[in-house]
Amino acid sequence: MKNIEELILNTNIKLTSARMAILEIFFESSKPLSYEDIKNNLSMDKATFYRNISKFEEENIINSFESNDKKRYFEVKKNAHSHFICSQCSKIECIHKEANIQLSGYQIDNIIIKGICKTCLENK
Amino acid sequence: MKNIEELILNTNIKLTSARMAILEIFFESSKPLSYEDIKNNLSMDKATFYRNISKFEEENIINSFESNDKKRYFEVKKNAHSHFICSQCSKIECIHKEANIQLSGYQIDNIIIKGICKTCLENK
DNA sequence: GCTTTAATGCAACTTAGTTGCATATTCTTT
DNA sequence: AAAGAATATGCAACTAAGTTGCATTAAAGC
Repeated sequence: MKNIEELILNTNIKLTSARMAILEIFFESSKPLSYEDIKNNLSMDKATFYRNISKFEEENIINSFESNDKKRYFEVKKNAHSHFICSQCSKIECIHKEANIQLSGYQIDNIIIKGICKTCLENK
Repeated sequence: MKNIEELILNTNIKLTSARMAILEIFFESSKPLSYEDIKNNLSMDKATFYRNISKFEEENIINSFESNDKKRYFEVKKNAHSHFICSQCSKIECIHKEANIQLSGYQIDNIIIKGICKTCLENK
């Protein structure tokens, strides 16, 4: 996957196979993933994973947020969109509707909506 | 503070001094607080605090969300509003502007906007 | 006031994420 | 292409917010 290589080369961090592996997984995923979600697909140590995630965030390649299962979820910054987190089942859904929030002077990277999802509401 | 007592009596949990103490603090605060923030003002054990917070959430008295300092922040559900979390300085700001997000079939309890705050952007 | 039921304190535990350090890999310079 | 500087990696030990089990205490119903 050529774009990933270029993505890293555009920054001042080194191109390593660990970084390629992490970004490939996130590029192919349609939803945010935690370390737990993908650790079996990774051959690196978790320290390497988390250190690289930090680098990616500094370089603005990746977004992260904490869910209510006490884990951090990561996502490649491609098409901007919001996230819904269900407080009951902890499922995370990507919301591709335009969110109309303007804060002048602020940079908005991610909008997280907490509440109760359709499925959980229906099963009450 | 009479409202707090009534708030608890409207539920099916018992009225205890620990619960009163927790709710008083959150009622008087204008911003979300973590356990760390208020532990010095509380005489109860942290287990009691967290167990009561869980009850309050079940009873829909309190909202919570996780910030990027790895802590959970709590707030009494009074006037609904959004929160801005700065990824750089981790400061949490209450946003009282109307957020225009509609998700039919979903219950929305809290909107968290992640990004970089005014102050951090100006000091770059 | 007595009984049932739920709440509390304490201490031990859990677990996602972090850190120090020795080694390995990448990138640059000649 | 080899050497050298700079950064990345793996391992193991650590951190800290939050949780759990259990014996004791306090609240609510009768």
